[in-house]
Amino acid sequence: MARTREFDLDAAVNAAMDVFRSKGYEGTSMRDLSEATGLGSGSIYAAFGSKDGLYLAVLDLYRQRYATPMVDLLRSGNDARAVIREVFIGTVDDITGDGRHLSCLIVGASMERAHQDVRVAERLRSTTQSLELALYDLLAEAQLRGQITTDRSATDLAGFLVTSLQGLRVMGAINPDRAALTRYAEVALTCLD
Amino acid sequence: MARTREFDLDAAVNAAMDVFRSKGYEGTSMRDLSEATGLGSGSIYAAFGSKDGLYLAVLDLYRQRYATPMVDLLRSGNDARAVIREVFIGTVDDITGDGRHLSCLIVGASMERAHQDVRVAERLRSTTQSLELALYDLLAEAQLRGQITTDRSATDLAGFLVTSLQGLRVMGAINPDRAALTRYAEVALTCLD
DNA sequence: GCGATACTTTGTCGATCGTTCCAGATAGTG
DNA sequence: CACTATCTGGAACGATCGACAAAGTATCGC
Repeated sequence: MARTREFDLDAAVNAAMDVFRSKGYEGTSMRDLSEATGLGSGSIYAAFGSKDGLYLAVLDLYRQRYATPMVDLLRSGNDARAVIREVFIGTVDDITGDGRHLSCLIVGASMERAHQDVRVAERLRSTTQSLELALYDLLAEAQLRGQITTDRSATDLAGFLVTSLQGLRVMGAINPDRAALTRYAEVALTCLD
Repeated sequence: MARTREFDLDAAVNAAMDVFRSKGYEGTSMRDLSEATGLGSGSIYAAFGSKDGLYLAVLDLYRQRYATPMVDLLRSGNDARAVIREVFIGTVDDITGDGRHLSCLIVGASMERAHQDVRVAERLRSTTQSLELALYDLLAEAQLRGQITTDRSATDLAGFLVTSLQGLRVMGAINPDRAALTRYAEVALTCLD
């Protein structure tokens, strides 16, 4: 063995995430990433291989940070309507939370990177799919219990809800009006009636 | 007077639009734009001033090309539900239309440019606002006629519908499944019931 | 304490970035 | 037909890009 790594990998990925979220992939330079992480470019390349490698690591952390808790919440066994409302409110909070204009990495990656990098596209599909699946399971059971409409299949409802969440991200980037976004979310939830 | 401009300005902006839609703003180089438009960089700078200038021209053309017809359709005086469904179907068609992976310039600009360039942000707000307004007028009258629900205000319904359209764009970029997107759109329309 | 190992830093690479400038080409004016 | 004003394409600018190699430094087993 020999010298151990001095910096915290997760902390570096975290710092890089903020930069990518505010500047996008192409808009972020290695210099930006060096400054944000406090690492020399050599260390970054040793740890992640390339700018793409770091971006993928950031994307994975983002998924773990935001998508996984959301899925866990949906699978917590609580009331379907309440849980889904909580997810929507949480998303609106996240959008309008700080004034740092950190856009959603998922939506940003969808627009900027999905068509350029198949590994990004895979991760995006996997993320939305796991979210849709968690919603599906929750909605299907709620339908059996007669708690929500059966006019539409649980599959369609789940896909629609994810679509609405993505839409809120976009609208929030254009006009981060918390009250308005909350009302739009409420309308979306009426589709369960 | 002297020599007249030889190339078609609109055609150049059109060609540039395809590049920006597939590569994003930062991902597009002046070299890309030169090749796509067939113009030397000197001509581009003479006509548009800068890369930003060309991007703004592209954004304006995109608004004129897609947003304006949509507003016109909404104001055509036809049945509200039918017209709105037509807008949604048209959007899904646009997303899944060709295999060239041309993402929505509005959504792309929202993610990549809105926070960097206030002129872009202004245009985005103006575009969504005019769309929301057209929807509002249509919905408010439909409410008076008892054609759609009055449980939610026309304002909220209009904002929600625009949100859904943006969401469809994002979902389409991740997974351009026409049938699925159509079903999600149908669910969104049930909010009018 | 020593050698071996692996991480960090620094400087630099060729390529490419957005932009500018210039020489040549072209069309209108007298 | 010459003159001139404007447009055109491409060369060239400094700056910055992502990537890398080499040198320096700190930690481990022994």
